[in-house]
Amino acid sequence: MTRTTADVTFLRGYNQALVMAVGRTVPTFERSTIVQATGLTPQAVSKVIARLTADGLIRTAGVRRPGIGKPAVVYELVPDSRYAIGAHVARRTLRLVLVDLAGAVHHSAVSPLPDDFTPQQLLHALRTGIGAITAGRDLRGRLTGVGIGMIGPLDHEHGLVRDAHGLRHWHDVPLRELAEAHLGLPVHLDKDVTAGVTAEAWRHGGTFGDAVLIMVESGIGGGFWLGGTAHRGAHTNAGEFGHTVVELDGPLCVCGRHGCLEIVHNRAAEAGDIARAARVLAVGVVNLLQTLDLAHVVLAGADLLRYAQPYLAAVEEAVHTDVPRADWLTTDVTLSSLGADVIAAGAAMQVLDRHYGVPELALLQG
Amino acid sequence: MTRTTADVTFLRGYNQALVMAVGRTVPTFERSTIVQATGLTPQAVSKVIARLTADGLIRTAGVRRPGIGKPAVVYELVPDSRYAIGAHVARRTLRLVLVDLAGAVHHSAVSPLPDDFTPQQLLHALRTGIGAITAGRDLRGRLTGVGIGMIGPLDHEHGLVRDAHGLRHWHDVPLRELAEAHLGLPVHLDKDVTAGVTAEAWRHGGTFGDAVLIMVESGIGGGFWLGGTAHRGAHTNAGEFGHTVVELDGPLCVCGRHGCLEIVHNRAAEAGDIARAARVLAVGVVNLLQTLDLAHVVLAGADLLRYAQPYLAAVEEAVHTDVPRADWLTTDVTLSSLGADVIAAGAAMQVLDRHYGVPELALLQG
DNA sequence: CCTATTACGCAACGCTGTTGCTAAATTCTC
DNA sequence: GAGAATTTAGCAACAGCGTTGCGTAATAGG
Repeated sequence: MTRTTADVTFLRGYNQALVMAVGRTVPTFERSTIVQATGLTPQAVSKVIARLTADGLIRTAGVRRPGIGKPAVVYELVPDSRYAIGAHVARRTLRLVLVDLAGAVHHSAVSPLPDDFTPQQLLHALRTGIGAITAGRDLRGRLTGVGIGMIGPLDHEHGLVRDAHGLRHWHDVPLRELAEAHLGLPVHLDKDVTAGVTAEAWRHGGTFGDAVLIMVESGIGGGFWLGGTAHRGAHTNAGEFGHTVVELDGPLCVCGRHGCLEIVHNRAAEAGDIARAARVLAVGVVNLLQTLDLAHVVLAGADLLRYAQPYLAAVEEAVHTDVPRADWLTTDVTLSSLGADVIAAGAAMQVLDRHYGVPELALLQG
Repeated sequence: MTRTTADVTFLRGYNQALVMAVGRTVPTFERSTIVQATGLTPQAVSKVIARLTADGLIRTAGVRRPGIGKPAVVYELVPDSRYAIGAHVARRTLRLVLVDLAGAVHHSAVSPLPDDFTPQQLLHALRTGIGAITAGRDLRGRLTGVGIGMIGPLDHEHGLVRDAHGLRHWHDVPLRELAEAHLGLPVHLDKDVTAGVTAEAWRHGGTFGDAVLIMVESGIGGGFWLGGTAHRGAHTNAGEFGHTVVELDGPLCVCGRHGCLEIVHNRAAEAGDIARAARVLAVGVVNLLQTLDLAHVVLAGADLLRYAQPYLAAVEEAVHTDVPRADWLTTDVTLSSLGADVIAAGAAMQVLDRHYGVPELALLQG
């Protein structure tokens, strides 16, 4: 729910989000921590903390006795004050996770989906799986919604699946509406890779710089986090990183072009030459760094994590040797900290982000 | 000057910027236009318009008599209420332009720079050129500053030129400070391509979507406008689009990698095969669309504009045939509307944007 | 026991945009 | 032609935000 106009409620949400971002990244914090990190006055911090405490989002956690003066009250996030459920819809499997306000994964389960599954079959699987998660827990009033990370193309804004790649029954399916009606919970729909990079950003709080999450899993995609928010592009279609040409006049790709990163990579991988596949991927990653100048590269996806070390090594080497002026061009390369859960967990965090993250200010319409 | 905390002055700046963005894109507007475009209440629009009128930024321009009811007052931007000077520093030339609040170019002049010029020589040329522009005009109180668009790499935030490509005397030069002291005006320093794309965005007002400006001029670069703001990356180094590999094991590039877009393109161009050079560039453009899903592609740069039509045709064709699902994936391809002035004009508009554009809200420090 | 220091809240304030209402200017209707 | 209807736009009071000024509580040191 983007707002177009900026009113005082935006201020409230914005400054509260700053405090929550600090709370996610540190075990405990004091008012002075917030003052320093945000630039707010102590009095403003008092008011923000009072509101967050009233909502049960943060709580006191003792006092600090540093020496002279009145001891400072120590606060901490209340991780189990809010939850969200995340779903990763892949071609053959549905992964469901339960994530708390701090971004920790409390439950993870994978179930198979029927071959060429229909929207109805997915809705059924979602309800069954979510029922299993909520059955043993008392989440009343604390479950903020369900996030769905799915293969595209889709329309994030309208919650519409346009044409899920390789799934025949998915053409212009209003999945968000259907799922909200079927589940009785707010639903957020996004591309899998975009959800994934949100997971990394959310868990790092407010200091996470421009980043890409590279996902290799029956196809190669990239999720972007730019300028403190997910980058989806003009039609929610950003991230088709696998379909960038790295070899003019190379082998024909399913997308119709020649020499796409994905086809070149996959041929090497299918031939068992993981080292070469990793090097090809690394060339693509360096292309992204040259284009976008990113601070973080996160590697994910089942087909990559199966050979995590060779991939990590190849990308790290390329990043450190192929990008000139590496003294100030620092970019860190990591594996996804959540492993195979990253997409589903990120989808859940997108729901949390809508409530407790930095509010959006939409630009003009039209 | 990014602010970390959100206070009421942010609201004022934000909503004023929305109105100004409307004012730039239409000849005249009414209060109801603003209400519809922004979602503000009529009363809030009254207050915003009163403030902008008091500052001389907008003025009444008659009334509209549509039929029944009290006639609506028509407003317009006052283009000559504010100016900014823009400089495009290239390897051998300095281009200076005078731009008004609406983004119109009032004056444009190119002067040669000495071979391998020094910072002092550039400062001298800037002062001379700016003196010539201001001499015949009364700009007192209306000149907001000077924007400099320059080849990188540089550090936008600190106004520091790290290592201007191919210029020996430019290593860690604090150009912004030097120029502010030398010229007595606020100075904004940015990469040439980022300034360029700002020109396109500023002139289109608040409805300009994600975009890239491709610049071919002794090198190939790209300036990005993403999510309503310029994307500079983690170290102001985004845009090295020419150094993305499109031909694995291709010819060696100056950057140390093989098969970069720039070297492949330049070889074709040097061989006189403009059609092939344009097709190679188009492959790179489609790569960007696949990665970032952009709404606008703007072509610029002296070496491209010399053969504008072949380039435009090749890129348009590639965008329309190589990107699948073109029915909803609409991307427009245009030549820079300002031609050779685009970089300098964009640098000037960056200065205007800092004052009258959407204010930034920085994330947490640290 | 007094003082310095640090933490933190209360109260008043200035500034947003919002809400409720009134006034002005025009066309339409009888 | 006079009153009704419609549209525009401002005035006044209000709520909510962060800010400023100042008072109070809690600790250590002398």
